[in-house]
Amino acid sequence: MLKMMRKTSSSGYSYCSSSSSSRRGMSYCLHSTTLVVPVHNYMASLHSQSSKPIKSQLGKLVRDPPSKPKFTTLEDALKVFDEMLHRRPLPSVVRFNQILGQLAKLKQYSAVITLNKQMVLIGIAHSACTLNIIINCYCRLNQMGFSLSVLGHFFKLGLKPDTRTFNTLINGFVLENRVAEATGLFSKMVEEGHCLPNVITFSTLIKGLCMKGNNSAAIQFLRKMEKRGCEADVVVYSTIIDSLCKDTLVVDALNLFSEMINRGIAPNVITYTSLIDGVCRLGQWKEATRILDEMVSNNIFPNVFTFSVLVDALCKEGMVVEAQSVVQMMIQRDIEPGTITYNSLMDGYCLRGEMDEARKVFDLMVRKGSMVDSRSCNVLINGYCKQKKIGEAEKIFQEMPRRELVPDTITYNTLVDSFCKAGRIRDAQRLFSKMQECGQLPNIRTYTILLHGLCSNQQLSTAIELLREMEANKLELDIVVYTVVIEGLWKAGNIESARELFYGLSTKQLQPSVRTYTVMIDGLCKGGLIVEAEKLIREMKEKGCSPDGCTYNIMIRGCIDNNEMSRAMGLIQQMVERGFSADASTVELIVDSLSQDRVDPALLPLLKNS
DNA sequence: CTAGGGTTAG
Repeated sequence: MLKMMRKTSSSGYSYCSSSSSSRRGMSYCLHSTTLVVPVHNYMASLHSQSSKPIKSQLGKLVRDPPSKPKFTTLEDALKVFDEMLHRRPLPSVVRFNQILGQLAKLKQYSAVITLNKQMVLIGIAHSACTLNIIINCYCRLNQMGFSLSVLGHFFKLGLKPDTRTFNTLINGFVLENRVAEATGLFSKMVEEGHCLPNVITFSTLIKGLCMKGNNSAAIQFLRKMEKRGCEADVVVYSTIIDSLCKDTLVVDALNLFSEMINRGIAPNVITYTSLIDGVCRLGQWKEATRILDEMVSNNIFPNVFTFSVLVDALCKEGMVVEAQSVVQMMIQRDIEPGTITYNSLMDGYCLRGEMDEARKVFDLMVRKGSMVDSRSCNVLINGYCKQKKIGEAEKIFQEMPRRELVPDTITYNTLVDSFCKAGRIRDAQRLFSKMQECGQLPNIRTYTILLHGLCSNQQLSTAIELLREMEANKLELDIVVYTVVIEGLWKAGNIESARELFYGLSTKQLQPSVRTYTVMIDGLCKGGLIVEAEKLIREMKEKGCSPDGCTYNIMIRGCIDNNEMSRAMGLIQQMVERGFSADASTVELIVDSLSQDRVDPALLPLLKNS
């Protein structure tokens, strides 16, 4: 990335290092001639946007009655609404729809619902548009039940649901990750409904499939819509491109990108931002620069999202100084860093353990006024916890209500984990209860954390009790949960129960992970059960679950400890062949064995690369 | 007047 920042390319946009590099690192500027042009273009395009064509403004003045509602806050909207209710004759439903629509855009969904109820009381007849807005609000409030019941009102009122109605409902299911129901509604719409799906229908479904990680199904839908004569657009392509990038399938993403360009669909800043995110995830900074250059030469300019992606990528690489410079650059270009930008920056400092710097960012957000959100707190809490400064973390946690922020599952999980790691099981349990009292449902990770805490604090029986409780409550337990408990059982020397739980996994339809096998192998080796451990290595390979470096190291150490030197040598060879290497404690053990003439010195070269 | 895509944390 440094290279990327320093690059003085001839193709339009690039970062350059300032000659006056400060102590904390280089500050970047945009003063090379190659940069000036795009930046000016950029500013110019901003201006032309804000000073909207005069013609259309005139047109609006003529077309729109003077009473057209305009507001930016809930209070204003309520005032206008109230005034309208008292006007006689009552304004048309369209006027009311405008208010509801604008409020929905301001994300005041519950307010929309409330106002709608007043409309019903006054006797204003709904239009299909009103109902569509209401459906959308219920969807956004995760109240699909109500959304669907509004669908019934259409028929009662003699109205027909339209494509927008279905699209909104489909989107509602997608937002709740209920993709099967979304596709079900789609089929219903196509098979028995009278409204045709349009590009938005498809893109909504494609988004749902992408959310499920089903990229191939998403691409199939892309092909399907084309066959139906429904042309894909930039949104459809961007959705899939983004999903591929998230799965680091950047090559596929770039292919799809070429495809859309060949079809004359112009990418926009979102498409480019997704691609930049994708290549940054792979650490391909040069490619990131290339894409940045390309977008700018196409007159598409990075926005707050694009910059935030860069800030985040740099932070994840530990290059906080460079990230800070990108933030500086944003400010220079009048792109205000947002909460997300600062949260990424804060996390960058936390990752490096620079908590004072992280705290400065937090305080800066506070000073700027209500920029801090619950995620900011989570990031900082996590940072403090990782530095074992639980007291500081707790302070941030306790201050959350004062900032009108609600701790979420992540907040609690972070703190519970931290308490467990500090051996403060009671505190962890207390917080676990508190989160439930506060209406935050523990998720599977919360339980995993607690189980792990109990196991590593000699409270195995409580852990088992909790596990049984979870099973009884029909929680969807995953392999991670069982692996944690199996590990606890081994540590407590409860060999039989560990075996029993492990061999019983298949009846629970759970596949052991590499980690599960490794935990088992570790336990078996420590119990001197080398043969059984080796059997497990074979089994995992057969099941397509390849042992990793950790598995080999543990098995090799087990063999040496149990004086199974030829087995150990075979495994060392195998491990190296598979591209893993001995870790420090394995090397130590091997060197010891060599000095005692217990192993073949021919092995020594194999360890060199570790 | 109503519907779809991009950035952050455990």
